Amino acid sequence: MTTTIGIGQLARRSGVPIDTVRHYERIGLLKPAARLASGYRRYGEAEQKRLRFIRRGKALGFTLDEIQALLSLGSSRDVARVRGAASERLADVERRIAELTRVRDGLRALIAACPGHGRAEDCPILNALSQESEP
Amino acid sequence: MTTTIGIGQLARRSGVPIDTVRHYERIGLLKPAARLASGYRRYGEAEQKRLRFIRRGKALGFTLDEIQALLSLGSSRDVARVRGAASERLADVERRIAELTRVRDGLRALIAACPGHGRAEDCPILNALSQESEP
DNA sequence: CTTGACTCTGGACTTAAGTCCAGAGTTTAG
DNA sequence: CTAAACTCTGGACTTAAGTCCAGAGTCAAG
Repeated sequence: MTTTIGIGQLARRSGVPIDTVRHYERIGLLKPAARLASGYRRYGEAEQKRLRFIRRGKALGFTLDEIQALLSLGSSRDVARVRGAASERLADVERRIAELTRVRDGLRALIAACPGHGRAEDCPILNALSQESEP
Repeated sequence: MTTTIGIGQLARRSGVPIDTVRHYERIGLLKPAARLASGYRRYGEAEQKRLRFIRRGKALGFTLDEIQALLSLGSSRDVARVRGAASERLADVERRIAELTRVRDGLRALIAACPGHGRAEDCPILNALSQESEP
């Protein structure tokens, strides 16, 4: 049988605060945990993975709803739907990368053009801030 | 003299809801607007630009606090500080792009490997969801 | 057994960023 | 002038994602 751990250890191992683990259970992002006779929650490998998955997703800017959607794919029987959902996610990510790349290029150009000293009127960054072009 | 417009027109032109414009004023992201004798707010070119800047920033995932920081650079006298702040922003953006690029590549690989039909056990997307590697 | 660490619950509180509202006054097109 | 459209204020409400708390019970080391 697999070892199970308490909520404190789960929290430490997965990098998610205890309160947040309970919160995720409350909102249904995690299944109700198994309990000891005392009422203490017990967790196995599966929920550790799930929690780490959630943490990674959040770090990437997905909302909990989006993460839940991703996770629920795992229980889908319909492989085509899974693939479609993954494609939508991909399109999202690509759009965000494109936007950020534009910003990055803009910032790079400004920084490169700014002498880093002298009069404010000569600073291209300040000038750009006061009149940007449309996105 | 420049034409000035009311809050409704400002909202339409800058793509920000009226209530949100007032909200921005309440929280200090916009300066208190000029007023007519009636109390109606009046806006000029400058605040239209500012609002559009804010909208763009939000679209890129910056918080209002970050946007305010960016905007306040415009009133900074210290060109070196402006340059430094812009560099920090750039580093941020680059980090986010790198993260998203990893996700994109992962998703692409999964989608490419998924046949889009057949048994769930053969779907690499579902398999990846149940056991991801660490970020 | 005792002590310190851990866990339980339900609910209140927080932050960010709005969004909505009522009731009153203002502007403008016809 | 009248009606429709616009704007004002202050405050209440919303959503997302936690975060904190009190008071009570439980577990583990010595």
